[in-house]
Amino acid sequence: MLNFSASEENYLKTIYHLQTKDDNVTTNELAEKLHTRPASITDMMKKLKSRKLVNYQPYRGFRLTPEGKKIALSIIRRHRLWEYFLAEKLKFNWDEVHAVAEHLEHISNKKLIDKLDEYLAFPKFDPHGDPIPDTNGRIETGKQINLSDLSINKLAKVCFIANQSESLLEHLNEKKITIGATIMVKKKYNYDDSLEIKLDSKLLTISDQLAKNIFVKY
Amino acid sequence: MLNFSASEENYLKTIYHLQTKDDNVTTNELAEKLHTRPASITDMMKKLKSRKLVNYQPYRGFRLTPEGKKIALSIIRRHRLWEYFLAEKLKFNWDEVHAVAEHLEHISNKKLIDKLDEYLAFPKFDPHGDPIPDTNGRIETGKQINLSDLSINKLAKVCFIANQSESLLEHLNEKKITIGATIMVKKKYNYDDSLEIKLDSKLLTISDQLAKNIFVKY
DNA sequence: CTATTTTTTTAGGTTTGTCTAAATTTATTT
DNA sequence: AAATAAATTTAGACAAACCTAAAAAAATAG
Repeated sequence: MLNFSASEENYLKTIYHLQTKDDNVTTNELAEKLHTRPASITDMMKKLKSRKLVNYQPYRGFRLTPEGKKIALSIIRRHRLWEYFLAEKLKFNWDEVHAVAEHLEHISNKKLIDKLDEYLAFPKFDPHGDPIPDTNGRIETGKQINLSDLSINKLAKVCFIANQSESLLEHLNEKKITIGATIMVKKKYNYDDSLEIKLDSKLLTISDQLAKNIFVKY
Repeated sequence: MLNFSASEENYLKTIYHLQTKDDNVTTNELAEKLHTRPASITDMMKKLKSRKLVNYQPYRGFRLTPEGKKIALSIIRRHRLWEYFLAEKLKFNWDEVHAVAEHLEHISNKKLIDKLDEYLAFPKFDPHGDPIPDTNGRIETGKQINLSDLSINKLAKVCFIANQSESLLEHLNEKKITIGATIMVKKKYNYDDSLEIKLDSKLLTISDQLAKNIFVKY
């Protein structure tokens, strides 16, 4: 795989985050995200087009080609693995990891990243709950969200537990809430934000404090 | 502390490695090390001089100012800590770590490096036996060398054991060879490269195989 | 459907870090 | 000490990635 500048990588990564199924990304949109000027975006789009990483038609916006998407996913993989490392191993706070990972993500050494992945025991989600693409760029679809943000009657699966303190894990154990369990919010109580949830066909009530530590994917 | 480009950092680091007590570094010398042209060196020296990081007189070579040395040491600290991490945690071979650390060293986030240092339990030497500067840029003088390379009758101190296998550690224990022990080579036998050493006033003979795993500093 | 506003592109300039080729300074020979 | 050789610097150019200001295209409004 060829090598890309940090700048090119930031463009690719940001286009990936901005593009949706049907809409192209616009020049102004990307300029704002990258804290740069529209003219710079046009310059770079010409370059990325010539490298066949974006489909770009003047005045018509742009989106990643399959090749561009592959590269974007590898950058996102690096970013999220480093975030996980910083939080899990170096004990950074979850809100500090992003800024540091912005730099680490541009070191493109496949062996480094795959060994890091292995060392971290192949984590599936970063500290923000975003899924980590695997070596082949495969990524879990659907963002991981907090259980307290899950809409009523939507089927979801427990995929991550934040702040893994002794007491929290013990509590989850008592309630039989485990990673991979199927879960559904049946009712939200406004008074104390507690939730009535259905867990493997059993109904139970959990506090907002507990819900805030449980992340799900649908 | 200000921020420097990867390029400036490479110049500073390389000057540090090239400069000796009495001799200035020359333009051609540095150009060769950096795989660049002499004209580029002159350009950069003007810039580093204006930032008060090197003392430079046209045609007379250059050396680091105290400030330049401080920065060089912080880059070397980052480099060696990452090397240690790669070898110790990610299980890279010792001959692979340098190339990867060349990239990692340019991420200048003090908190990152200090937390990494802590995570690694404040290692004193990198996988090549080179000393790692501490947060304040203090560095052990005298390079760590292999016991089998120590000249006869030179007083040295055991500072590192390579390949810490069960059987090796056990063997060292029997011979009472520990980190910090004072050691001196009294005789080298050409036949099998075994060594007669003086260890805390006791004389003993050790095999070349064992000596190769012991590193000392003088 | 023409006029105005917004978006995007073009044209030309800047900085960083590199280069080549020519000029200059220093070192070495004889 | 003059001639030659080697090292270094200067001058001018280039690519990357950004910028501003002006021009052009597309979208929106009356």
